[in-house]
Amino acid sequence: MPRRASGRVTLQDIADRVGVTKITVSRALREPQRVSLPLRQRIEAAIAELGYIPNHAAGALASGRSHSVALLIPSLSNAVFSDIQRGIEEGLRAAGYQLLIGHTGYSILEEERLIDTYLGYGVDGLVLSGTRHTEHAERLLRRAGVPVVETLELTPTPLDINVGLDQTAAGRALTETFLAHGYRRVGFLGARMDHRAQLRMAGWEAALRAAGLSTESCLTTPQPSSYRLGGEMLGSMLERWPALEAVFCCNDDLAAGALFECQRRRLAVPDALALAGFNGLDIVEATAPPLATVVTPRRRIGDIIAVRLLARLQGAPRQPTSENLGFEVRVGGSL
Amino acid sequence: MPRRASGRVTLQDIADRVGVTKITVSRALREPQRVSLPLRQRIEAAIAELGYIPNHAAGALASGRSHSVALLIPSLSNAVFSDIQRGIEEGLRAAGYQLLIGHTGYSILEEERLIDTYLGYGVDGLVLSGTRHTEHAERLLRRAGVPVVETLELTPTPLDINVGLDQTAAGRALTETFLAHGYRRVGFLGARMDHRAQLRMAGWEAALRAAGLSTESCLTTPQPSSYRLGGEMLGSMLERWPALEAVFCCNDDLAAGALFECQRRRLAVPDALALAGFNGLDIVEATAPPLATVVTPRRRIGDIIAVRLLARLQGAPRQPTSENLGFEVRVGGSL
DNA sequence: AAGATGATGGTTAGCGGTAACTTTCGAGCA
DNA sequence: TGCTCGAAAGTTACCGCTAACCATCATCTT
Repeated sequence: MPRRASGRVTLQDIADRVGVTKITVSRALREPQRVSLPLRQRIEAAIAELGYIPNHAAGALASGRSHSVALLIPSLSNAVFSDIQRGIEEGLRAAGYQLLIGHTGYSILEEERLIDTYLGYGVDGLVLSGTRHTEHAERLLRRAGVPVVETLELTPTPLDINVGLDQTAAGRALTETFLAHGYRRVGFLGARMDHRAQLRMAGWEAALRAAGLSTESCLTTPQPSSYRLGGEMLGSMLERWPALEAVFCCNDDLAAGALFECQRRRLAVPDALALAGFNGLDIVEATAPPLATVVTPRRRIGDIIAVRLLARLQGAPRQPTSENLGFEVRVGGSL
Repeated sequence: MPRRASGRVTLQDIADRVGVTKITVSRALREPQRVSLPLRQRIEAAIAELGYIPNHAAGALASGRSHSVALLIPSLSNAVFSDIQRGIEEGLRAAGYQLLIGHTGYSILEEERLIDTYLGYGVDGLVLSGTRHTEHAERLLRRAGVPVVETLELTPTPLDINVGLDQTAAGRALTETFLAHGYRRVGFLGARMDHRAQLRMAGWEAALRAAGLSTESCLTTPQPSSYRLGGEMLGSMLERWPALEAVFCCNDDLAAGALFECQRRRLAVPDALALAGFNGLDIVEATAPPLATVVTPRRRIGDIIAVRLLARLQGAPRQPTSENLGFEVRVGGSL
């Protein structure tokens, strides 16, 4: 079978070089204490000399485990996910797992495709952003028998492990903070409008309704959020609702963009207009004034995910649970 | 062999259900036109009914190709990489390839580990950020026989495909633009100081030296860059070199942070201090004033990478080349 | 001294696919 | 009618590695 792309070095090549069988080499790599020290050293020397790269596809196929976990994130440019990723990665690395990343672009169809791909590679676990998936994806996940984490939002019906925070409650709490500061005409500015953005908006709406206030000043777009967009949309809002006193932006990027727009218009923040964002990214503390926001415990979410996942990988039984890590409203100087 | 984690559905199960052999099912999936239409439809029905997930590990093992490409990026929160990623992903997807992502955290050791992992999974190609790798990683790559892309920077000795821009020339061009605007005391502010940041700084230095000016006002740190850090470091610089007229920040984040610091200090930009960043991210157009920067053709880099990679994947011979996609200095309003 | 024991390494039989070759069979043609 | 030919499906062998079981041998026991 004339395949072998090139002279790829296999376990057998190492075994031949040392004069043992390949299972011994395999053991030397996976359970070193089961191979005598002198032999082990000769094997290690041969591996270094010949430049052996283990074929994980073959290993995963034979053993059914791959020592890797896939993380599917909606956006690479959104710093929210990088904090979570770091937590997960560091937790898993200590236990010898590799983290592989997939990019869904906020599409559950693309998510489904990646779930299929990574399950097909035999990953031992999967971390998904969000709790909404295609029907087919859910079927795949159930059938796969590997631990699955859904994160960021909470759901009453977790597939398996669910770690996040109540986005609606956070949106509501932030809005109530606006109200507590005396603002009455509080608008909502949202982009992308993925599920989490919708939940935050629902919180905004609920808080205003509960206070008997209007939820009219609401501007959203399916476009991805950006600083530029935050500025443009704020402009539209001010034109349409000139009496606006405050704007809840569904994330920090939009809020920063809105703040820059205010600076251009010489609109004092918060005296002429109050602003708030969501997530507590680095930028909110850097701007002048610092932006009000909801700080989400992203790093802790990542840490906890790693802990829960490792427990399952090490044999703990599946027991669907939802874990709420909370949030913190930070007033900053823009409110 | 009591393994089979669960009742995972295999090609054989589909074949049994339909009453054919598994190779026919395999063909129905990969080369549909080679299987008669009625049979194909029965196979497709069985696949849907039983919920078959192809095992890519097995396929990759048997065929030597995985129809996937790995992209290793230093940072998830840096928007630079998301543009490149999008270009690559869209280009590859059209040809039926999946893009898998690994996170190196700017560490070439971690990069080495990921190269090993992904090669072990049998990816058909690899895209690396940067041109510096561990010796062992380079050996792995050479031996693997798969196309490799090095991106962002240029190198006279590409491993294979190299697509990027001359970071030093860009740093120099931006600095010369400062000089053309009449600034003489031009400082450099750098964080992380990865290889690309060093190259940009070398460009800054070269431009100043060529003009017979001092390169003394230079502040760098190994810490990861952030808006906050940009502000803090600008503060230190102003304290240390009060006569500073302009600052070249090694990326847009730092520049934005520096701008915010100026706003806090009521230092007019550019009248009291000129600023510039690097990359041309969204934020530079959003701030007031817009920031000067070097716009890097990130999306185009991604697109070209996909094209070059696909050519190699479809059989074009390896022929190490370095492709310079250039850059554009944008003056904005901060200079 | 004979069997039990533990450490070390080997044998066998796949994991779930795919490449390459072979077989079968009906259509087209002289 | 006999033969070639191409489409459709099957056979065989193997990708590189590992689980489970087995063999060997020096060291202990009693």
